[in-house]
Amino acid sequence: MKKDRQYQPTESELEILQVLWKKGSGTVREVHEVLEAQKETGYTTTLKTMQIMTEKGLLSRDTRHRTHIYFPELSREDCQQHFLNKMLDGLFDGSAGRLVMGALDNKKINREELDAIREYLKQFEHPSS
Amino acid sequence: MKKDRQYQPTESELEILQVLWKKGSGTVREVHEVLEAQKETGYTTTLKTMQIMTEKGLLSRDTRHRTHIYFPELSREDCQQHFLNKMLDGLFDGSAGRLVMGALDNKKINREELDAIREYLKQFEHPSS
DNA sequence: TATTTGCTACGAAATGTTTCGTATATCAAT
DNA sequence: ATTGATATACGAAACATTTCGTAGCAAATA
Repeated sequence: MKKDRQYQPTESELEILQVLWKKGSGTVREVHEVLEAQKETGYTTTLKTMQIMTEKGLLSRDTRHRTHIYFPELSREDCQQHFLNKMLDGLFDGSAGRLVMGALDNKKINREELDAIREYLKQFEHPSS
Repeated sequence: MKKDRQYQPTESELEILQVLWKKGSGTVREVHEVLEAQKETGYTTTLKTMQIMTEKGLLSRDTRHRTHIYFPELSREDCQQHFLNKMLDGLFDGSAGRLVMGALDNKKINREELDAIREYLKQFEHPSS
C-alpha cells in the first residue's frame, strides 16, 4: 500500500545504485572503482554522494567496521517501475502499448528476446473465456 | 546522421513540450493555462522557461506579433527514443526485452493494445530465411 | 489622453545536484 | 613512536534548474 513513497534517485545516484544492484553491497572504494572506469570522478565525490543517499534512505550501511558497507534500499525493480511510470505519464500518454512499441523500435532485439516477449505476452491472454 | 545532438529536456521543460506537442504550437498564455490546471505555478515562470528553451533550441518562435507563438523543435518521437535509451542503458542492462516486459507488467494493458503489440511484433520476423 | 491590461525581457533569489578540499581518525608497517 | 595509506565527515564552491519580482512596452479601453 505504501510503495511509491520512496525518493527518486538522481542521475549520479542511479550510477551508484547500479553498481550496488549488481554486487548486492559494497564499500565506497569498490563502488568508486567501477565509476572511475566509466568516467572521471574523485573518490570523495562518490563518498559524499553515498552519504547523502544514505540520509535520503536510498542506501543503508553497516558502520561496525572502519570501512562501511553499503546496501541499496531501493530495489532495481521498484526503480524501473518508477521511471517507466514517469515515462508513461510524461511521454506516452499513459499508453503502455505505445511505450512497448517504442521500445521495440529502439534497439535491435534478437530472436531470443523476441521469443521471450511473445511467451511473456501469453500470460495476458483472457484466462477464462 | 546527426539526430541525437539535441539537448535533453529537464522535467519542467518536458511539461511544456507535452502541451505544445498536443497543440502543435501555442502562446505562453495558452501553455501556462494548461500547466496552471496541473500545478501551482506563476505566469512568468512559464514564460522564462519557454524563453530558455528557445535559447537551447528546444523551441522556436514566431515573434512577428506582440504575442509570440512557440513551436516544439524536438519531436515527441525523438524525445521518447532519447529517454528510452537512457532507461535502457541505465536501468535495464541494455536489454530492450526486459524493458518491454517491465512495461507490460507496469500498467493494465487492454486487449486492443495487446493485439496491436502482437501485430507489431510480426514485423520483426526473420524477413529473409 | 490617461488608465488599465497583457505581453516580453531580464536579473537574481531559491532550490537542487555535483564536485572537491581539508580535517581528523584508524590501521599497518617501519 | 613515527610515518604513510586509507577511511569518514563535512563545509562550501561550482553548476544547473526553477521560481518570481520588476521594468518597460504595446494594445485596448475609458
